[in-house]
Amino acid sequence: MRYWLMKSEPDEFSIDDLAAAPGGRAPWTGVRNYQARNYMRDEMRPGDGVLFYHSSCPEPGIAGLAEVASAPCPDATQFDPASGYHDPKATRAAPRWVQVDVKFVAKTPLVGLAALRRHRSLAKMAVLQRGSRLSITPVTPKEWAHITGRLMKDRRREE
DNA sequence: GCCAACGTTGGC
DNA sequence: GCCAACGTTGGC
Repeated sequence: MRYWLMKSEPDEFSIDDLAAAPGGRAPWTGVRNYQARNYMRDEMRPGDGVLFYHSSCPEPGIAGLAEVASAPCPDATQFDPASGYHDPKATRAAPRWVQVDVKFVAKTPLVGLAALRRHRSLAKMAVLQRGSRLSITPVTPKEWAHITGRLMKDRRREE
């Protein structure tokens, strides 16, 4: 079992949207970066843990927990000319992009970027590296434990 | 294969 | 809106 951080713009799809989806479950579509795609295609397994990260918003940070809930399959939006994610070079015979289902686990107190950066044990987190823009990044078991354990409990105590 | 131009991401 | 960083494209 592995752990991941997955970014989403909350205006487009937030942790609340995932919670409200049927069965708390939704396809993670729109990934258009090969490295991020390869993580989904080659390394994700159902049951993997997901830190749900809100990006490009007033309070960027981890807003909840989810889990990978399916094997990868072709991202349906690549074939849809009406979709903003349409890829004219993708065909059903030779799809380029994949999606996995993601399932809601919990909404958490927001752990903002500044809070993440304050913790030395998270200094090597992929998402915090200079210039990192990948929408899907691996999280180590230690980072996961630190964030979901102590860090989120600290946040709760503050509130 | 090189690399300049352009596009995108995402925090601030 | 700015800008750093990185990815993609396409001419050569």
